[in-house]
Amino acid sequence: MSSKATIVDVARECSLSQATVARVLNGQKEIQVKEKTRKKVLSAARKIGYERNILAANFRLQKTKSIAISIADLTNPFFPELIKGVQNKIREYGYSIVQFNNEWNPKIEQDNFKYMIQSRVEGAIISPSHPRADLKVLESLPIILLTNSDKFLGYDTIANDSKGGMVLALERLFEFGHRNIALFMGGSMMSADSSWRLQIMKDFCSNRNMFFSEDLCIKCDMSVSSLDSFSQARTAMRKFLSKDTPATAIFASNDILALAALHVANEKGIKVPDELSIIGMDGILSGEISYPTLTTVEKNRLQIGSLAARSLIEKIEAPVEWQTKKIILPCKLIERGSSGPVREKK
Amino acid sequence: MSSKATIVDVARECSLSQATVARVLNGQKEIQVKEKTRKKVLSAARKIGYERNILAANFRLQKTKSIAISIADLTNPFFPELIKGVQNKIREYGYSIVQFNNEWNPKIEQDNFKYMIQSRVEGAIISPSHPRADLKVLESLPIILLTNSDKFLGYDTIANDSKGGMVLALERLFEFGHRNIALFMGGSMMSADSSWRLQIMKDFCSNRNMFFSEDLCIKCDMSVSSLDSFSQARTAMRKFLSKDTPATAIFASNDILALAALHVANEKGIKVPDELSIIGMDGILSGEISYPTLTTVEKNRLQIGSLAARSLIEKIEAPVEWQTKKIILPCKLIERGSSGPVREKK
DNA sequence: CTTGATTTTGATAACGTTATCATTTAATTA
DNA sequence: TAATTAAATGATAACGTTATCAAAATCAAG
Repeated sequence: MSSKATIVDVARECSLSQATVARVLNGQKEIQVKEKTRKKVLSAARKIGYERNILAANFRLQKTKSIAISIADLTNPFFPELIKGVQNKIREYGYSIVQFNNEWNPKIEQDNFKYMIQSRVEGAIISPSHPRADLKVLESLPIILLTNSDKFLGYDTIANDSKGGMVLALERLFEFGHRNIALFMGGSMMSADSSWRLQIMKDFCSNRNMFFSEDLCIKCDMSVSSLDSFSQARTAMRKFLSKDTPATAIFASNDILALAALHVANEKGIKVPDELSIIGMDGILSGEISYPTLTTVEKNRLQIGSLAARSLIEKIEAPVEWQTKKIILPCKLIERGSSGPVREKK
Repeated sequence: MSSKATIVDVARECSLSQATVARVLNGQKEIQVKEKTRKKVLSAARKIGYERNILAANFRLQKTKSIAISIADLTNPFFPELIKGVQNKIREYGYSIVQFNNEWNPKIEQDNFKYMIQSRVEGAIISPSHPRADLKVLESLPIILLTNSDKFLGYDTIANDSKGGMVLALERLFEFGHRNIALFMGGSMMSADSSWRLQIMKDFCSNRNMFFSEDLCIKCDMSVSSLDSFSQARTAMRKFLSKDTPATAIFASNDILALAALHVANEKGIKVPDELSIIGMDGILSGEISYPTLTTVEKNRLQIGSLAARSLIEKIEAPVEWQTKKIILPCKLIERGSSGPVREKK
């Protein structure tokens, strides 16, 4: 009964046409309404408790004033901050967010894409589940991709410079005197993603006459839940250590892996950073809390989210002659307790 | 053009009335349609690329097949898993989720509530920003509250038994021989929430002739971001330790606080658990990664989310004679590396 | 005052779906 | 086979908003 009052009721109440009432209550600008009638309408609306029926408006306009955000897994510490960045920015423009998870599953991702279209979101911010994610369904929708993969030609993308960030970490380890650096990577869905990491590692090593082999490469599946990933990563790390590696440092492609390595090191009595340096990537909260604290290549997720949101809104509201933009933000090396000079050989 | 084909077009295409077409394409059960016509409609629909206009359907039905979930802060590690639990369950029923954050701000929370009503969600799962959160606006909406506060009479609630969980931790510490246990609480918005913790602590101590005073109480504001909270908690912890406390153990009302305490202990060279036992509450990922790992009173957020979702759907779909339910799930003490027997006095 | 330009208001037609009822067709029984 | 009942389909009216155009009111200038 409270939400039953309609524009027609208001019109009857104040003896004006529903057109004028509509203009006052839901009209975009303050165009073409006399101040006197405006007040009349407003008070009548308040009196009978009119509330705009968004469903009717959405239907009429075939719009929802909302955007979609597609991520892999909300419990992955990487994503909540990202979403928050988007939310903060999007609020300024009066849009709301519909959030989709795909659990790294391309099938679910596709279903989500279809549902986005059906539910008439006006745009989408998408973190592709993998580098070959199929975006055909979304061709008519303004989208911003959160990736630095070069597979997405012609799409607007925003991402941190992971490659540069990785080099930043490797260089620092090199400075510290490390000459046997292991690479810890999360695989499965991200497999295509892993190849460039390996390439960078190889390039980096060959440029500096450093040794690198597949033996210095730790791989583990990234699971749907961070907790499972952490557990799997620890297993991989234990296996790696059991082989009596020459590695004095580990670069991990994300903080979960790095923290797993750190955890196993602590467990085995390996002193970090004295005996083993570890650098992660992302800058999640757990890395600030671990012992020792984790040196990491930080990605500013709040900023990424915020920028993505702004770009998307701009694209939505000025879609004519839109220039495809590829924004790459630098990573920042945050040196904490898990990295240091290579130990002297006794 | 792809999304332009309507039910009328399909009807024309297959020379049937739009009523029958509607029955085939969007009708609830498989009632009252002949197999032959069904196929005819389906193939015609496929041929001209019909896609249901959800906006029109929502408008017609004045429903959205979606529920709202209201939380404080997505970057607080407590919430993502909760949401995931809800999502997993809700998917089974074909509902989707609209998520709202209030940053612990009752004003924003109220705005969110209003927006929920306007956007015609069919129900809501709400984690109240504080124990006196105003739910009047939502009176016509089926809701489930995620709280164990006794302030919410007549509402359906689901929560872990925080009180019982706290006692679980205190009892374990008592068993370990601790007689001076400090209480680490997050304040500000949650202030009213803190009072029962203090009360339980006092009761527990007086029942066992243990010493307790306000000096054994560490308070700190919980900020909007976990990272800030962590930082503020460390400051509070440092201040606490500077006063040369008799405490041999700390119970923290959440893991962020506990991990902050742990961090400061490590920083000051205080050995955990030998010199100081720490038990937290929640069971967040960081607690599995910290060194030493954090003993904690776990709340099963996935389960809470899942149960809340199921209850809500039941309430939505069978609203007649609904019995108010208050579900309290036991907490589980997970003993890890940060708790142990009180050290012998030298 | 009258005319013309301009602002403000009113009448009405969509938008695409679902729901209600009437109508036709098929199935069942006498 | 006719009469009765059940099943399947058709015609049409909403739902509440926004947009379009026409009508009325106001204003400016001659």
